[in-house]
Amino acid sequence: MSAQLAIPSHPVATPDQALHARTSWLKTVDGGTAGGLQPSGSVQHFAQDREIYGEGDNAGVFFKVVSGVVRTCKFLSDGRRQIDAFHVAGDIFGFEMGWEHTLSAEAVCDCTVIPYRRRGIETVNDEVLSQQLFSYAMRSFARAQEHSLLLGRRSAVEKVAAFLIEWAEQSPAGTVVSLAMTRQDIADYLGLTIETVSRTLSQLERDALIELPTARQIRLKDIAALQEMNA
Amino acid sequence: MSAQLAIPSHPVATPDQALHARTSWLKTVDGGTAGGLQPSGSVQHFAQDREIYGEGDNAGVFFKVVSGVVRTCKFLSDGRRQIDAFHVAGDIFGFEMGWEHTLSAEAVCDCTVIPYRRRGIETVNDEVLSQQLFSYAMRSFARAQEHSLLLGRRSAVEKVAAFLIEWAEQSPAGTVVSLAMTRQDIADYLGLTIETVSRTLSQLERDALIELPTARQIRLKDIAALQEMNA
DNA sequence: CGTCCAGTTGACTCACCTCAAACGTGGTGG
DNA sequence: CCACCACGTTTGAGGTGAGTCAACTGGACG
Repeated sequence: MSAQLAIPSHPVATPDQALHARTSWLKTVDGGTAGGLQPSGSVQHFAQDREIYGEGDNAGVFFKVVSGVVRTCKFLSDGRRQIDAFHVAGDIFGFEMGWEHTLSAEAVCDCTVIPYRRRGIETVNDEVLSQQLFSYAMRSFARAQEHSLLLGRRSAVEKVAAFLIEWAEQSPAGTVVSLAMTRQDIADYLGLTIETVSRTLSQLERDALIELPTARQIRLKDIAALQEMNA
Repeated sequence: MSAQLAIPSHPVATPDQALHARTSWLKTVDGGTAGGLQPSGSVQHFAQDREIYGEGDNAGVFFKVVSGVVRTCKFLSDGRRQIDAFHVAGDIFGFEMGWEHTLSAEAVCDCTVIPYRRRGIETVNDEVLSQQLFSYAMRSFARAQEHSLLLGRRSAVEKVAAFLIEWAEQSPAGTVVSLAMTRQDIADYLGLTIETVSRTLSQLERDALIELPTARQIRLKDIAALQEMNA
C-alpha cells in the first residue's frame, strides 16, 4: 500500500519488488552517504500502538517499513483522527519537505522499521536519488488524491468496498485479506465510525459478497461486485 | 492556493513571489530546455468551464496559471465530482508521474495558462530543476493530506470556515474574499452539496462571522472565530 | 471460570441530503 | 428604459444515511 521507495541492501519481509519495480534504480547509492542519505542506526522495533514520531517532531530521519504495518495520521484538537495511509513492508514514510513531520506515525501492530538520516533536499546532489524521492512524492500525491475522492464523495459501502479491494490487491493470498488494524483504524481511514464499518461489513456478508471467518480475516467472495462499487 | 513551482521569465498576474519564495532557484534554467523542460507554445486562453485536459489524457505537457482560476478534479461514473484543488496565478498543475493525467482540469473562470512540454523525469538531469519539481510534489502532497483531514473528519461549518480561511490567506484585500467559483465548485471541493454550502454561509452571516455583500464577495468579520473552528 | 477488550447489534437522533419552490441579479430584446 | 428570461443562489419541508449511546457477544488470556 502507498508509495514505495526502493532502498536496497536491507531485507524486506514481504518481497514485493515486482510492484512499482524500481529497485534497481538505487544500486549506485547502495552504501548510503553518497546522495545525502544514510541509514541511521539499525532496525528499530515498535510495539503495537507505539508512536514512531509525532506531528511537529523533527523530521531529520525518515523510515522504511521492514515488517508490520504503520499508520500515518493527523489529529484535530478534540481527538478526531484521520488516517492518511497504512504503510507495509517496503514502504517509505515520514519523508518531509520541511524539517517537521506534518503527520504522526504509529505502529498498527508490532513492527520493525529502518531509520534513514537525511540532509536537506537542497544538499541532495545525486540525481538518481532525487528522482527516486520525487517519484515517491508524486506517487504519494496521487494516492492522496484518490483518497480525497473516497472521503468526499463515496458512501459507507463504497468506502468499505474500496478499502477491501485496496488490501486484496497487495494481499499475497489473493482473496483472503488479513487485517492488521482494528475497526477503529479502518473507520479513521475511511472517515466513518467503527459501528458503521462493522455494520457495513455485516451487510456485505449478508449480501454474500464477503465472509468473515474471524473479525480480522475477510474472504472476498465476489471481488467483481466490490470493484463495481468503485466505478 | 496549492503548490507553486517558480518558473521565471513569464509574467504572472498576481505577483506573490513572497510566498514559498523560491523564485531565484530557477535562474539557471531560464531558457527552458536545459533541464528537460521547455515552454510549449505560448499563453493559452480558456473560457469559463472549458476543459483544459481530461483524466487519462496524455500528460506530455503541464501548465502554469497566468491569470484566472483552474480546478483539478476527479469524477465517479455517476457524475459525482471531487475537486482536488483550485489553482491561481503562479500555480503549477497537471504535472504527472506517468504519461497520463490522473485528474481533469477545467477553467473555473476565463483564464490564461502557459503550457510546458516535459520529457520523462528519467531524463531530467538538472539537479536544481528536479529539486524544484520534488518540492512541488511534496507541497502538493502535504496539501492533499490536509484536505483529507477536512473531508474525512470535519463538519459542514468547519469545512466552510476552512475554505474561507484558505482563500483569505491569499486574498490581497485581506478580509474580503472574492470568489471566482460557484457554490457547486465549493461544494465539490468540500464534499458537500450546494444547499449545505449556501445554508452554512447564511448561518455564518446570521452569527455575524461574515458578511455577504454579493454571492461572490465575502467579508470576514471575525477571522479569529473562523480560525478557531480549525483547531 | 472470570475478566477484558474488540467487535457486533439495536434503538434512536441528527446533520446533511433531496426535492422543490422562490429569489435576485445580470443580460437581452422590445 | 423596462419587461422578460436565464441561471446561480437561497430557503423551506421532509427524508435518510451515518452517528450516538448503550447493551450484548465472543474470543483471548490469566
